[in-house]
Amino acid sequence: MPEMPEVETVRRSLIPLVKGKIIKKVTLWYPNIVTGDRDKFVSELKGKKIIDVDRYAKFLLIRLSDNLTIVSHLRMEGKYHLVLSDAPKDKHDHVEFEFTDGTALRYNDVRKFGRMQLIDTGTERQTTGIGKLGVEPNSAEFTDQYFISELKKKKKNIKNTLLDQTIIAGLGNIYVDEVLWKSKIHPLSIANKIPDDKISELRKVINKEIKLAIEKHGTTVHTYLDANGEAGGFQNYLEVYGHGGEECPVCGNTLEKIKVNGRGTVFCPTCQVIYK
DNA sequence: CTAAGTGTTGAAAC
DNA sequence: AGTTTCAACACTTA
Repeated sequence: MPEMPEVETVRRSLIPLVKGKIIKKVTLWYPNIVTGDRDKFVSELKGKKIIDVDRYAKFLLIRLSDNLTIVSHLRMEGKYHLVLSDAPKDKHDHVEFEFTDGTALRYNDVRKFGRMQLIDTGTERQTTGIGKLGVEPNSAEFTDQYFISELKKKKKNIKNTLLDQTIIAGLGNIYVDEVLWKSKIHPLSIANKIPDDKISELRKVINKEIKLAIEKHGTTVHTYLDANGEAGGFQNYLEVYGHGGEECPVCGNTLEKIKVNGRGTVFCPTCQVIYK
């Protein structure tokens, strides 16, 4: 997936493609993508107009007329693309929103991990996933004070802690490896053993990284594309993710690749200090 | 053939 | 009871 910068890029690319369009028909080729009442999803959306597309963390919020919202999470490989409604179905197209103007928005997902759900606008907090989310990077709530007090409660490693969406919402595996390397913090450091000034530094690095990644339209490492089918540009700025076994850009020693809670993790054993 | 892959979740294990 | 870990989801590519 798309992490937060990629989802934001999808949101921005989606708006000009779908805003103002009216849904004529919804087709669920692979119904499991939709959670909740699937018959209602199909019947309620008919005739609704797309007002806007919002985002919270990695969730897209497609705003519709009559106070409805489609909550959509792309998980690992979900994508949207606009086609003419008579275009042949791709093997991995799973949901289609056909519009009255002859175009159709299709949700494509090779791994079928993505999920979408129809809710009443304003009830996002009661939705699985969104309900427990923490603060977003670059938001006014993401302060040193908040970050320090949250990390003090955690006895697990910092890598896993940063991936925990209930603390910071939006970071994923790529950006976590990058920000830990830039902050010179070893991924296996215990969260509550990291000094306050280091946490403060990490917070600044996270904000800067996310901001730059959004500017560069996200990272394409596997198959990620925005709604126009365009790749991101931030992969050219990645310093450690995907560079295991290569030289550390700072010290020249070999970057190591290990597994941390099941996730591939690249770090520099020389630059990154372990706090435990 | 095997392993790994941008994420989340619910259940199991502490 | 709160916290942490881990398998599962489904499929492709190296």
